[in-house]
Amino acid sequence: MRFMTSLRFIDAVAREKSIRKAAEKLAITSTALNRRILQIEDEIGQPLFERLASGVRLNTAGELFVQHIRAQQADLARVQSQIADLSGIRRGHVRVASGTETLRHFLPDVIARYRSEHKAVTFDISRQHGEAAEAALASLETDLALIFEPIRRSDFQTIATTRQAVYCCMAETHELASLDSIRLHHLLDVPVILPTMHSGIRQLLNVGLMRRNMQLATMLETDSQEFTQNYLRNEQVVGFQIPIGLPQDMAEGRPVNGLIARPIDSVDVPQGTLHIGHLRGRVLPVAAAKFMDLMITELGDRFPKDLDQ
Amino acid sequence: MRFMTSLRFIDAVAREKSIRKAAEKLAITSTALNRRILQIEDEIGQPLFERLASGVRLNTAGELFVQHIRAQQADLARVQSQIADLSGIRRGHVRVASGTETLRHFLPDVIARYRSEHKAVTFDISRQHGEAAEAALASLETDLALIFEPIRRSDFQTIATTRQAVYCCMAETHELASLDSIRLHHLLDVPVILPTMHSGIRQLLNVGLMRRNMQLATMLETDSQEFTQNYLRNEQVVGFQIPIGLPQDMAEGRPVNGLIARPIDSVDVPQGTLHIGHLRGRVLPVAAAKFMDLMITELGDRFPKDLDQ
DNA sequence: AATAGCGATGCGTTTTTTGCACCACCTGTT
DNA sequence: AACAGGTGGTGCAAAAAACGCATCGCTATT
Repeated sequence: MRFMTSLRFIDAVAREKSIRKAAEKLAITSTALNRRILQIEDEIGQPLFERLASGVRLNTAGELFVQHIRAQQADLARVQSQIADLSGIRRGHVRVASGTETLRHFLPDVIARYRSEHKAVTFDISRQHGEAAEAALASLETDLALIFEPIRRSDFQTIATTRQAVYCCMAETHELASLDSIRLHHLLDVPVILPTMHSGIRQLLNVGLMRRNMQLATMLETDSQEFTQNYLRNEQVVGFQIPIGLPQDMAEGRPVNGLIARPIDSVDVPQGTLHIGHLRGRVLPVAAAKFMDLMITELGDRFPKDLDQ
Repeated sequence: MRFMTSLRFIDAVAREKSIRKAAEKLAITSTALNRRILQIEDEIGQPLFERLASGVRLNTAGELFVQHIRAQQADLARVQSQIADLSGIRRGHVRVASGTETLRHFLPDVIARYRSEHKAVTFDISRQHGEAAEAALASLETDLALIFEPIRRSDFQTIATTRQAVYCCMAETHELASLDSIRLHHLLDVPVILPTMHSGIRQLLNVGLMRRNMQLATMLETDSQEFTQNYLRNEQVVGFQIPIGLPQDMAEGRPVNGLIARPIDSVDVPQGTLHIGHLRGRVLPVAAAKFMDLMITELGDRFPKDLDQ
């Protein structure tokens, strides 16, 4: 899109906070880029950047203008996607921000299913915890977000939710594996791997622990679900996960690859809510809107009684 | 704004439905314009116009794209206005659509008051009846609308309203001038000048007439309030107006330049509502938002007890 | 059949954009 | 205090893009 060039360039400079660095990324010389910016500033009638010794920084006017540019880019993407949809070929680009829970099984499955019908749609999956995902939506860096507890901003528009209990994961040889449902007191003195504070799972656990004034024997804290799942095979420790992050068999109580999952009694730890949504007031590109529909369908298939639309 | 050129051109062609005509208006050759359009269509990957023997016409994709262009232009105007506001100088352009009622006294007064403080703000006043004004808002051709009864579209967002009774205007020598309040039966066989069907005043009158199964002795129908007011001096006929369209003295029952106004009893003809508002969901340019504030203040001054915010 | 109006295209000219070399300036290090 | 390495800004010539003229092919009207 030729007519977007200058605007894209300004956006790039704002991100890089340096004309020369941005020029390198954009594969042009810094002088050409510099002059484009001077020209736009001239047309606006006011500078958009403060010039510092170490580079440039947006001033207030620049902040406003860059915000406009991003909104404009997002709307253009929507229109393009809608136009492409007219000709039958659905093309486009969908950007999803999500916590780690859905990255293992849910998103790969849904995307594969979507791509099997629409090869011309590409994806951008960024792993981000709730607060960052909401910020990414607001700055139009992403189209959709999947957030597991809690929603903080009022400009997040939830489209669908599903209730998810917290499960304990462990080797099937673990002493707690024989229980159907786990109470918090079972976990006393059992070594556990906890997700970091950013995680919704951790926050739900905290609620339960605070209520009972308990502490867990935390052997390790990590934001990697993958590490956790793999480590459980090596030592008799307990990790935590929600059903959407587990293979279907494990979520239903059967062992998979030597691991097994057991729900924590909701008397001890409340169930959490997984939210699917987007920025309030935004009209999504067709591809993103349809992908969201598919995610919701898939959620309904996996958790028929816990889906809310 | 250089980066808007191609988009502005497309908008112009869409309006003119002809490349050559648009080129003339834009003061370039048709070939340059033609090539810009071909280039954009090439970048979009699909034609935006249908080529007819008599010119061009937007296809579906074009409709979508032009809508995007207009939204983009409106948002750019807002950002520019906001940026200008940062530097203390309020500059900008305010576009108002309104029926004839407010064009005589209200809008001229308010604009003069506004311009006395902000000389850098320019105005565009388009006289349009309610339905057309709403359409102009929706297509982003205007920023604000003043509509006297009724509001038809759900995307019109009312910001303030004021109740207005319908008044009869006549020469002070007219036989009805001695009454304080006029009943519909007084108007039987009195020659009247009616506003056209588009007018809210006419529609309110119709409500009263239908209810009583009456007809007026319509000597003339016009959409020009100016003509009506001037004609009343020449013949013993009655015209209709709402207070906001009258000089303050006349609205308060005193004669002005040989003319006098008397309210119709609200038992016969219901009061109407004058709405000030904009397109739902739009963020207005600073200049327009502040102008709207001033209009509302002014309304409050003129009709203290009938203003609703 | 002739005509008038439309959008599209080839080509030479004009305008705009780009890249190179270099300047002035600031910052942190030697 | 001198210096090296970074920043944005500018003069000038080359490259690229946009433009205008002449002209084509097509269609609807006369």
